Amino acid sequence: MSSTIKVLLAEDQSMVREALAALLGLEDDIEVVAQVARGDEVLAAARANDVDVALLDIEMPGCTGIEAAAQLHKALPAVRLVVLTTFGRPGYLRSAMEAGADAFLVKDAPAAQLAEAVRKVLAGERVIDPTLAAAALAEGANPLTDREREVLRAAADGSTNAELATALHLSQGTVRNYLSTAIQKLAVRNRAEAVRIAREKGWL
Amino acid sequence: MSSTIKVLLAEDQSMVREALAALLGLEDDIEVVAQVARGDEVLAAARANDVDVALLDIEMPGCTGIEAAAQLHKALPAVRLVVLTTFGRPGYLRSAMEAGADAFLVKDAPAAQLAEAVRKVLAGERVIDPTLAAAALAEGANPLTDREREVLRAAADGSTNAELATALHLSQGTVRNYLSTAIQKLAVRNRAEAVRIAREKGWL
DNA sequence: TCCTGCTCATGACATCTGTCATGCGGCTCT
DNA sequence: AGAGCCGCATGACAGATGTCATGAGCAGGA
Repeated sequence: MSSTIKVLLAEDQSMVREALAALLGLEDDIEVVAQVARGDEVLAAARANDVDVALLDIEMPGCTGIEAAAQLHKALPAVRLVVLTTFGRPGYLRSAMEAGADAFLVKDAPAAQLAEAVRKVLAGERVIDPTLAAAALAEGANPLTDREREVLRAAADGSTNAELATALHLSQGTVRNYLSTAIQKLAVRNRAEAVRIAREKGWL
Repeated sequence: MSSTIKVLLAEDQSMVREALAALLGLEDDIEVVAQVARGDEVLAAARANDVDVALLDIEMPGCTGIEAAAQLHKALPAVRLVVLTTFGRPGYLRSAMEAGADAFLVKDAPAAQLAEAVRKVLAGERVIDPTLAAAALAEGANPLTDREREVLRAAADGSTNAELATALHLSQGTVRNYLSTAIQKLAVRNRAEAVRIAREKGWL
């Protein structure tokens, strides 16, 4: 009999994290050897525990699960990466794959898929929801430039042009130009809608 | 020895729901007898299963856990209600309590509190995070009128005044007036900030 | 080298938003 | 009955926002 699969679990909500650990604990061949609540603690915990698979939530303080995945992929390429998220945003899937993820799961998939994904990635397989993959491909890449994205992200909390200008060290006119082009690229009417759909697509 | 505590679990994300079920399943005295993924399925499931405690997530399709709590409280007052949420918004706590909840838990509390809360509410106790309770009291009640809230909610997706006016069967001027008073009550600069703040406080 | 795209800027313009004063009718509480 | 709040409306005004034309400097690719 082979030894158990060692899993690192990264998820900021304690209750969910421990519940997932309980779920995985029911499997004979899987052992959760480390749990962290922040993205920026993932790498150290992985190093300290010699893990086989890292299970990473995207929405975390410190840094996102996607950033953590990129770090892990670079520093410990042998560790398999399963990215887990609440939101099945195509842009997230794309970023996760670019960061070296082996599997991408949404939290409203059946729980059984979790343990299954852990086993599959260890066997060298990739696990991706086909619907989501199709959506990610159909939608194309993020059309926004770095600056446009930055300005849009900064505008998301309702800041005015003047505040954005000082915060980003730009002129007010430039801020308006960036927002205007972003609005046109996203085919919407105003910044609020632009923020909303950029978020939905995972482009923010 | 007394019989086990029968729990209904309502949470839309399958993976989280089943993980929580696994967690509760580890307790000898607790049994998850029903699981639902929608708010509007809660009442029927509770009726069908003679449950002792209902564990309700707030963010659910169909209807919110708070609305489901209100229905349960009215139809089956013997069922104890534990409201569970991702967001520790004071306004949520307030609404949950008004709906008859016995406990209010946030998902980033330790997992052990879940089973503990189930036992406590069955014993007639109330379980509320003191910090959150203080925040809810300090913040005061929702200052927005029904109409203001409705307009603000409709404005949240970036709709323009004209769209809001037709959608709500109001004149554009009236829409602007409601948004203006909401903006002033929330002490912010524009509708986007108003939406953000109202959301954070759980007033939307 | 030329072309293209990104960043940053300005000015002018039309439209949208937010504010304010004011008014009316309805409801509730005292 | 009167006071006070709410819902709804209008008109006028200032300021914010979105669009467009235009141009500079700087990179990278053909």
